[in-house]
Amino acid sequence: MVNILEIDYLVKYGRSMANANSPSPRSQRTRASLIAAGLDLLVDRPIDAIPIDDVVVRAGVAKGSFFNHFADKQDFAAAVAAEVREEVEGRVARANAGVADPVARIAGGMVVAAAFAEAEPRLATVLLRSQTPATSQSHPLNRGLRADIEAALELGLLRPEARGAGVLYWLGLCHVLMVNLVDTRPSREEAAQILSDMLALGLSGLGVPLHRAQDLARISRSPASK
Amino acid sequence: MVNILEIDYLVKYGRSMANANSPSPRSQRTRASLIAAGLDLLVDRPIDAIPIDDVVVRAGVAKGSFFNHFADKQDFAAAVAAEVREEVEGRVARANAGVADPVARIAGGMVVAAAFAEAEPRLATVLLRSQTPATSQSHPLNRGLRADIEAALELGLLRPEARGAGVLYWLGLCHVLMVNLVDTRPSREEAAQILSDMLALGLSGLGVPLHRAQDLARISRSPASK
DNA sequence: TGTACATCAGTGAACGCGCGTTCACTGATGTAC
DNA sequence: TGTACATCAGTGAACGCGCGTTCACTGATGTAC
Repeated sequence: MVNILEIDYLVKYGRSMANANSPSPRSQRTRASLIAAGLDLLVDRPIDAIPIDDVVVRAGVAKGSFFNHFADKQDFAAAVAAEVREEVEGRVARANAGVADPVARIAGGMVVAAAFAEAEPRLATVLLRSQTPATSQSHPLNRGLRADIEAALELGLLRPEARGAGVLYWLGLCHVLMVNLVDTRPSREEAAQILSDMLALGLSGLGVPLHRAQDLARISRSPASK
Repeated sequence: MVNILEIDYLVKYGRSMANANSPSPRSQRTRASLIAAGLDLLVDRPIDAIPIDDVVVRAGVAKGSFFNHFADKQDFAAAVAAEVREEVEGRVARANAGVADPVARIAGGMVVAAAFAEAEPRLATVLLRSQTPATSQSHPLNRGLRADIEAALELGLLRPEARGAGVLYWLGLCHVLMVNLVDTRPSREEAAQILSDMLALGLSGLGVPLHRAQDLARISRSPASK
């Protein structure tokens, strides 16, 4: 990857081209402040109802800085949403890191989604508000879901209809579950009950045998036992 | 309902009080034009991105008339969304008019939602864009759903977990199905296949026996047979 | 280590216009006698 | 049926300010020698 030109550049300027292109710490700090302010403000209002003045005041930077980092307000909103999406993706990946069974991985995605909605309702609100359609490829739960469903189908663990509609079905359930948890803010026990019921219904619909679905639903209620 | 005062009023002015309060035909026409313009424009942009000028030009009325009918832009957007919601509610009610079996009624709601998304993708887009949360009581499919699910539970037709999460589960599936149909605009055959698969997965999840779920899914593909 | 220079990001005042909202007036519709 | 009056909705010009965007300048950081 390091070619003659870059070596030359390294010698001359003491920085790799990658570093030369990467933002300075100061720049990173300003950007982070703006994103953090956006996360706060987007909880209560859609982006169009938020003046840039509010963002920069809360971020503690000058108005002009905003346009050093984002082309316009929409660009900014997209960056904030991407931030949350990446956070959720990371949590899903971590939760499923050592899990091989595709059905357990599918269930794990919903468990993480529910836990995120419960632990970070403000961030979850921003994610759900971001107009990224639930059905889209860029949905944070979608990344591995398609592969997991196909793997489970190969193993004969799901009913055949899941081949056509399984991904949509599961994303829809995770999405509506998050919306419900964020909107109603139930107690820890109530939330666990809703998740458990939703897992039982959802997995049964995919064709997972009742006892297995109920097992996974039960396990979801005591994450420590995982 | 007609009291002395109103009779007096009728004699005197030749109009019932209800009529006196109801808007004139001219007023209704103007309002309808504005709503129709809103339906057109809200397909492509959220309300905040639509200038009132655009609305009144398309409606062919003066700008001032807008504020004769709506308090502000948000009020207008709500009225437009309500319009679509009522349309969908009407279709669901009509489709389920003669159907007594609660499971068939539940399935019917999804069939209507899918048909609406397919036949009126523009209106469906407005409905799905309206920030009314899918989980809310005011969801057009929600009206009778809760009652149907409870009835089915009483008859022992659904698994017990549906008592806690059944409404949420079904609304989520209908919602994501509509989003998918509107976004991807599949062919008539593909749409029928997705609906059929989703019905099979969804009903199985509720605890409907496989053969019954597949029956209802099959029937959904030839509405004429209803 | 020190000095001069180059680059990059931050700053906030200023601009200007898009757009929501108001209002005095007009014309249409309805009512009284 | 005709005339005078009252009410109601429509009209569009005018207002004004909120807010996105620009830009000349400053200070900080990095590089060369």
